[in-house]
Amino acid sequence: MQRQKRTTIYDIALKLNLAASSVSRALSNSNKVNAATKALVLKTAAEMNYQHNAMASNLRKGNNPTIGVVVPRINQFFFSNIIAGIEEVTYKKGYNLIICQSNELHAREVDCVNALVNQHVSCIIISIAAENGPYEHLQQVLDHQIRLIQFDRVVEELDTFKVINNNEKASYEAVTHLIEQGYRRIALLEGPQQLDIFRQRKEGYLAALRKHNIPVLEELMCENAWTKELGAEATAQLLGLENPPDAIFASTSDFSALGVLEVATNKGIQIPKDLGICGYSNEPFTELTSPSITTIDQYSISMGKTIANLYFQEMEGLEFNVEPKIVSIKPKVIVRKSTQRIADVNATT
Amino acid sequence: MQRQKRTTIYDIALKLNLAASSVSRALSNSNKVNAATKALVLKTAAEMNYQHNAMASNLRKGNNPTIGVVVPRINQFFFSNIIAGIEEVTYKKGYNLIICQSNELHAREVDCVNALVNQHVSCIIISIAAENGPYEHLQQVLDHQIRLIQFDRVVEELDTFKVINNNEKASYEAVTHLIEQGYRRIALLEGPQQLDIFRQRKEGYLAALRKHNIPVLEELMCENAWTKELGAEATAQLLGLENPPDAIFASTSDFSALGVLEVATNKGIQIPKDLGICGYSNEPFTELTSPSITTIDQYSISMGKTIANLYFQEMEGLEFNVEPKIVSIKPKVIVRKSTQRIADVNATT
DNA sequence: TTTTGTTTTGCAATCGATTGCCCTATTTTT
DNA sequence: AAAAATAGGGCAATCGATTGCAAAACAAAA
Repeated sequence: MQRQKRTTIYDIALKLNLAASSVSRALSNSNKVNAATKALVLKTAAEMNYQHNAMASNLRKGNNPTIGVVVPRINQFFFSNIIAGIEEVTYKKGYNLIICQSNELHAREVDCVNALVNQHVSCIIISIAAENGPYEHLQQVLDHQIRLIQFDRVVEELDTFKVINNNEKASYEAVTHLIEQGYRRIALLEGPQQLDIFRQRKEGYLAALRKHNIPVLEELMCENAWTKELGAEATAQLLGLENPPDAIFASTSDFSALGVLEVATNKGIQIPKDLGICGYSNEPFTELTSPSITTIDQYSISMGKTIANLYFQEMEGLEFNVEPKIVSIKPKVIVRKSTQRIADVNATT
Repeated sequence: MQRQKRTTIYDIALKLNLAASSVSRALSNSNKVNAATKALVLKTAAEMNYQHNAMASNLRKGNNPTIGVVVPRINQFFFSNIIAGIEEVTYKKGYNLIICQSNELHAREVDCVNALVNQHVSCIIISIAAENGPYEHLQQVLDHQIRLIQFDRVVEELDTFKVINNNEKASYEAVTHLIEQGYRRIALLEGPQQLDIFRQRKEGYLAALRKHNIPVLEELMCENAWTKELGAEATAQLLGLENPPDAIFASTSDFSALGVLEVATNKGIQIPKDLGICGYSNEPFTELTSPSITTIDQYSISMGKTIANLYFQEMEGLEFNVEPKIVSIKPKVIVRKSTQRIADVNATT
């Protein structure tokens, strides 16, 4: 197969003895061309295997109907659901989606964002990496007239559209649930505190304890226990305390809750009788463990749709200086066996 | 904030009293500009908040360092892992990644592919939708000088690069394992037979039975049982047979195996004693169920990397007429509790 | 038939970066 | 010192589609 050039509108114009402009108009279904001509152009274009060149078109029109998404990890259930939700909306609007992953690294996040800015995408949707760093790259996005929507993990100081979970409230409700089930020494597994979502979850935890007059104990709060392994380590430590906790709230993730479950099970501890466990995210596996794990659902797919709709409804084609909206979604506590020691007819299994 | 225009190389040229071409060369680090000039341009560009315009550049250069990926579902573990693997490689090469999902619909797949062709991407990586349909759209890709790599679910007749799992072999080994564990009436849950991967898995199943002189029984093969619900239905039916199976190989997915597990457990059937269960894909949850489910790992992340490397090593910049390679990856049977009724020291738990 | 109005089509500039070719200094070689 | 080579930089065309404006063709109105 020879390296033949692609058919352009000029080729079509030449063949039909027309001007390229007319071909362009015919193809874009403008009402400034004769119906017969239009039909002829369309037919010829098909015959000549013509394909519209989006690069040229976007360049000329000065806009690129593409949305860039930057997430820490593409293959994390929460994020891949978010992406799926976004895609569903953008597809209908004829937008493309460019996906990048930061791998939780700040430098890489900066790279990704810059690449997207170079592409002149219309909007960048981002959930920031765990690794700390300045956020000039995000300010740059705005300076370049590109829309920016932050979700889940956001830089609060930056005045942009945001779609977040009400982490504090969800956390508060989860801990309240634990208290209602009679747990009193509730430990907290924390995530990296530079991320606001983890600070908020801690706030909710503290608020719930205070509300119920339960003392806050430093020894029951473990920093940086956000993977399965770290969760397991922290659990081993907690359970070794002179006065161990009777419940563990793995506010970081279900994976860390899984670590808790494994260590506790291995130690022969009865769950939920002697130890309550609550995770965060409603990963699919949480309903399959034994016992199933109480967790918090973040409505990730619908959150993705919300994010995309935010762009199309509030930003696309509109003025740049509108007041950024902040959409807060209230996650839901999914009660399962790992925290149910009081019979409850309303509970989910 | 006003709708100010973006800085271009002409703006920089004007300011520095240079020609645009020199600015371009300076920015692309050409050795045809003086080092001092180069430094000056770089400095000024930064000051003026200049950002390279990829659309213009790609148009002129006639290539777009972007790879398009089309998968049935972004948020399926296997696919999101594939994407993560691909991304890891493309990121290093400075390529962008455009992601689309077909949602298993043929029409939508065609749309996605066309959008990618319009974007003049360098390569399209695709795993086709379950819904049947002609594959002219894929032929088109080739006609437009765009590289095409099919993976996992491929159109065999189409002569392209392919990265596939050796489904037949994996299936054969899984069934052989079941036979070795003493199961004799092994049922098969099949996926849509228009997809070659499911045909191959059936072949492997049949081959293993034949090899061990076990009769192939029509009543033990259930078509189209590839979701959790369909798997559950099929299981209910199978277990209601006068002569029910003593093992079920859910060749379609772990989800369908999960359906099997639930129905069997509810009926009080002992697993693995009275019924062996084997899934396919090694979804994370398979090691968490009770009992844990024997399944087949497809090395999805590394498969993603393999796919991307195939492009960079065998296709990028090279002639278009090289003989397409077919890379076959041998999946691995992960033996877990759901099929272990004979003590085996080597087994994974 | 002339004038006015409406379609339809063509011309040429434009989007922003790249690159082949040419020109002028400057350096190196003989 | 003259000739040759090299470095540094500018001009202008180019990628392919779009679009404002002008021209031509045709239809309708006077």
